[in-house]
Amino acid sequence: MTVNYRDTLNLPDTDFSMKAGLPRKEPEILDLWSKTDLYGKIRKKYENKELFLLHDGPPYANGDIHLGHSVNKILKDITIKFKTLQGFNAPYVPGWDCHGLPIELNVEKKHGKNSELVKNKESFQKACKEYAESQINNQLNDFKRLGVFGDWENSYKSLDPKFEADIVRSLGAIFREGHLEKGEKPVHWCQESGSSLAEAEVEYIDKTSKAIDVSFKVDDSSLEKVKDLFSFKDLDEIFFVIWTTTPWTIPSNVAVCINPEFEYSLISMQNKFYVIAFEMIDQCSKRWKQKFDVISTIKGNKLIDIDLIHPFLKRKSVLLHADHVTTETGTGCVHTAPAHGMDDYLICKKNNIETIHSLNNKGFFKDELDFIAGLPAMKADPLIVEKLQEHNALINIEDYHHSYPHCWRRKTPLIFTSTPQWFISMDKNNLNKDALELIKSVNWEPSWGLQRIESMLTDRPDWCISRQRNWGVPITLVVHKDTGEIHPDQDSLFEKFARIIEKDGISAWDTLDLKDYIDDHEDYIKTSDSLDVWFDSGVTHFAVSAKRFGANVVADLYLEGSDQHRGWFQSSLLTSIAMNKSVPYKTVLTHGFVVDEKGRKQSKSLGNVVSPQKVWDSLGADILRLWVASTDFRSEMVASDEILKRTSDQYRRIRNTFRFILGNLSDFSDKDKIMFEDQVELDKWIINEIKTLQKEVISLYESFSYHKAIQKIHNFCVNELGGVYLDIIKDRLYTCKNDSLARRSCQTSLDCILNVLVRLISPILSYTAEEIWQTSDRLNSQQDSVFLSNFENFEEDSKSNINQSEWKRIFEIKDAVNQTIEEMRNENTIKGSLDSIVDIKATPDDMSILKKLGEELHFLFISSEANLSKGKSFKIKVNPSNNTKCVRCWHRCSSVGSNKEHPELCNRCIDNIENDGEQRKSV
RNA sequence: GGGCCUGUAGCUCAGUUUUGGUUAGAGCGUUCGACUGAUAAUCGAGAGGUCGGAAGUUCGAGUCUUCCCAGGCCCA
Repeated sequence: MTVNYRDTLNLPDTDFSMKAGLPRKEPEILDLWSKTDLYGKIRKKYENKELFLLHDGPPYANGDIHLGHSVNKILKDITIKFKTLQGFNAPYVPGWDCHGLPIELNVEKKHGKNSELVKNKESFQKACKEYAESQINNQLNDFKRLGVFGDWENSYKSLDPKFEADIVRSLGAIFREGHLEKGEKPVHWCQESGSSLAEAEVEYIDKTSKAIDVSFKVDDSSLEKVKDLFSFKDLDEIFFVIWTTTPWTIPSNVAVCINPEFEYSLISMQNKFYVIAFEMIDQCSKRWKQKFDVISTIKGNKLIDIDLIHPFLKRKSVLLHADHVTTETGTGCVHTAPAHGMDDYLICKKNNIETIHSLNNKGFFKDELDFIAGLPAMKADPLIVEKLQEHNALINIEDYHHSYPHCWRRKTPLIFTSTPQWFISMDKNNLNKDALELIKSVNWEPSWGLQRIESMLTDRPDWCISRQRNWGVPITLVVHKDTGEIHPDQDSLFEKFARIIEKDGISAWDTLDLKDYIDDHEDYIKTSDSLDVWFDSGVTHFAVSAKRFGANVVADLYLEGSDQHRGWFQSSLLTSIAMNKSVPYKTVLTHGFVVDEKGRKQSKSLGNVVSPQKVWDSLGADILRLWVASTDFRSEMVASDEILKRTSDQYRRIRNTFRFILGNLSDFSDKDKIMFEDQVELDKWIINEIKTLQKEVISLYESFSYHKAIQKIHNFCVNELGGVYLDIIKDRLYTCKNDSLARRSCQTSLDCILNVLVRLISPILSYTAEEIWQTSDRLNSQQDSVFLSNFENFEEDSKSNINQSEWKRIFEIKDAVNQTIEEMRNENTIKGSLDSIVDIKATPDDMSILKKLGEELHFLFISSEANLSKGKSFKIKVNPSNNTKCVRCWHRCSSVGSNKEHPELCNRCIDNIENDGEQRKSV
């Protein structure tokens, strides 16, 4: 019977379990962080250090968080934690965007679109606020669950009265700098309720309209030119024909659009001459039930500088070129009334053509047109048709069935009509020009971000900041009731209104009385529009960053999805430049969107949505964090069950590496540390390797290459540690005397590895890093948390007898030996590597390197013996050992059986359990 | 339809710019083997790629050019 020598070994011992159980453990760690106010402690520790400001882009306060939110928050958290570890004061103030239509719609849905609560503006605003706050609370808990550190108790919310007041102040500053401008824009208008509607409140329902074909005569001033172009002289009049389903918009016509890319034909019909698109000839012929001759055809781009005449008003109608003209239906010539169509509005604005308003601000025809004066828009249709007939301008009329916008409340048809709006002008005070210049000073990551925002800025229209909504910050302008002119004291009024709103919230704007602010209050009214919500979040650089971190602060980093080039990156940029002529950020980093394994976007209808809640409940938030970190976020990020499975595999390897290290440091403390110069050569090698690793990984974190950082860490665990170092040192760890230099030397290295690695993984695997930290007294005696520590600061390398490039060659030889051992195994000559004797014939160069390992060479190969001899070429031979296996160290050794006390042990083991213990220098 | 971006082993990523140059790398998974003192772990070895497709430039293309396909973001 063998003596139980197992008890004489130093086997690993740790509470750090192999099975992670993250879904159970993470909430406990979360609790620890919260109870110990870790975030507060971090802030205190770094309060006087250099600021690194990552300014949070606010998510919208509606709905559960999805994977995209998780990606964004985790990337921010990794960045913040890394910067903190580097020694920066890197606070994180999370925020929420709280006003706007989606919240209004949800509240309306909840309480009923026509309920008293919804109809009353004040109670509606109150309900919206409560709804938003409940959503924030919900999202906040989920964000925390991701392991994101931040000032959750003092987050910013655009519904805070203080924030709302700062929005007003921002608008005031932009007004002062001369960027504000009054304009107009067509919107959906419900005549019955007398209000405008957002696209989301519009329902498309089938409707029958009157579709008419109307002729517009070419003005005498242009007639000769048109005749020339079509090479046909024998006529007195030419007409362009338009087709429309809204006859009532004809009085507002100011132009006819054609597509410069299309061919246009001059046709004759009943001795009159008309121009329509060549492609539409068949369709028109059928619709009009007429046959006509095509005289000639020319390209649209030749028809320049031509005036037409309105069919029944004494007004010119200009022929314009526009891309939006299609050949789906109609004539290829499009009736254009900028007051009643978005395309119309834009093309007229581009060509500096004035808008004609035939309707008053309630949607009724003005008195100017006596035959329809006072009629609501659509009621005028038959009268206008009649008028066109009188003027011989009506070519055809028919019923037309189509899907038409209706009011979602009343189910009545809507009209599209121009209403006054406020704009931030792009060129009135050079805002666009300044923006295009200043974006060059920002570091865009990836670099194509610059090009992207540049092209978006280049062709962007003025920013319409007016919304005819109830849940939003009011545009606190006081305008003359007749002229619409802004009050002369407006500049100072902004601050007065801001103070009221700061005190009583946005509802105060509706209740305040102008007589308390201005003397000539009888001639002035308050604007009823609210601000575009993009303005709210756009001014967080002022309402949050400047207020909390100083007036001149410029955020170091904005980090959002690539859609924000049009959204928040731009709204922040424009407001910042409009207010201060400076950019709000130094670096803008973007990430892609989450897609499924086939590269398609995640959507409910496709059923390919990965829920973050499910992931942290089943696998753990650290797995989610690891997935985020190991994916290249600059392009689309693929999430699927398989990928998360692979991510868990990767996690387990890292976790088990720590488990091994922790287990083998259970009896190690500071007094056992070995000075570098006294360490075993192999242990020096790994220290140099871990130093290099730290340097490289930090540099990867610094360039936001988190996937490369974690890959490097993982590969280090697999290759340098698992495949080489840990495997080799097991012999010393387990079999050497527990406080011998041979063992303490590698424990010193393990201790160093532990300290470096736990810090390197902590920005990504935050929960696990904390669990490791709390498990190890070696670690938690330094600081209360890994997040209160800093990266290890290494001093200059001391000299080693074997340098890193020599080690590289040594491990190449080890690889070759492994292959040879593998061949022996396949031949069934040996089973394990400890059954073997390795004979190496080495070239002089290799000889000089391998000699440095001396008698300890076989420990490198984990073989029982290794012999070195000179050879012409490099050659490896592996033979089975005939010696008896030592039951303690498992090496086959001729000394086994020579000792009477311990007949089953080799001399080395006897030395280690009975005497001073063996000496090791190299391996 | 337009602007920008992505496409390399089953999966996640290197390699593409500065410099076009031997058989395109790593890790995971998979297969086979070992160990049973990291054990639902660990160690060793193997298989696996017409680099999205086509054409072109070149002595030579994953890398440069053009077109096409699939997908993403933002617009229309």
